[in-house]
Amino acid sequence: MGTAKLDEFTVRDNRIARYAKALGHPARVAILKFLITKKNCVCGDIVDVLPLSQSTVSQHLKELKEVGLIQGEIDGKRVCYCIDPKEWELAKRSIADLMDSFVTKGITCC
Amino acid sequence: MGTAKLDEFTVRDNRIARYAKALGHPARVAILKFLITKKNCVCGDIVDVLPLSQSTVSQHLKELKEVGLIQGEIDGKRVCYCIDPKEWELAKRSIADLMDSFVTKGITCC
DNA sequence: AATTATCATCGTATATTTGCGATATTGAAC
DNA sequence: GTTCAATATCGCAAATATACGATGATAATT
Repeated sequence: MGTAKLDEFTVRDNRIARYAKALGHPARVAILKFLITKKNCVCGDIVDVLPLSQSTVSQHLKELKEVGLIQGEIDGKRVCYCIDPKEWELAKRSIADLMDSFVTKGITCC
Repeated sequence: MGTAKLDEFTVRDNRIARYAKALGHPARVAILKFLITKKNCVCGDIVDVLPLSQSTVSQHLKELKEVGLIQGEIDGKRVCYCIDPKEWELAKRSIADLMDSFVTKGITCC
């Protein structure tokens, strides 16, 4: 128990869920927003902006990297993060497909 | 510890995170998809479709109801669930705003 | 070579999520 | 009123997530 039964669902549903989960914490949302506004991909400046410790931020960055939404390149002693355009596009479309598939027909419920 | 520091982030970022978190499990994605395709808002049929027990499905429904994405109306001994159009629209726009705010400028990283 | 700066990882504590069976609850059917 | 069917809720166990300080690794600086 305690383990999500991921195998039992479709690849598509899992993909949506995986991306959504990555967006499911305000710190990660803030990190992504920051990476978007700063054209040049900054690194540890993220730590300065967030109300979290360096290790916690690093943890969030790791998660974002694992789902593929961001990339991290080593640049000297710094690490340079940025959005991964392809993966971002895929995430965007996966979630948008779901959200757009609902259209109101005036009927609220039952 | 172990508690997310939600107060430290903006209302907007928290809103995005809250909606995204609700979509962050394939079972909930599947439930939402099911509610979208079935125009008439079915109830316990959801249990038959998912590979989860009744109590677990009920739990997921509760979470979706708590973020507001779905409504549940009691209809006799059954309960009738459906998408909440207004909240859905808000969620859709909140997430889309974030996702659309990134535009590639050809530059991959650094 | 020693020091410093930047970042990742480890270990740990706590909280939350996921899942299920068992047990309410409530309306329908008899 | 008793039984049945549909849901919700409770209580539990296991897995994950969140957060932080301490430590490790590595490159730049001195």
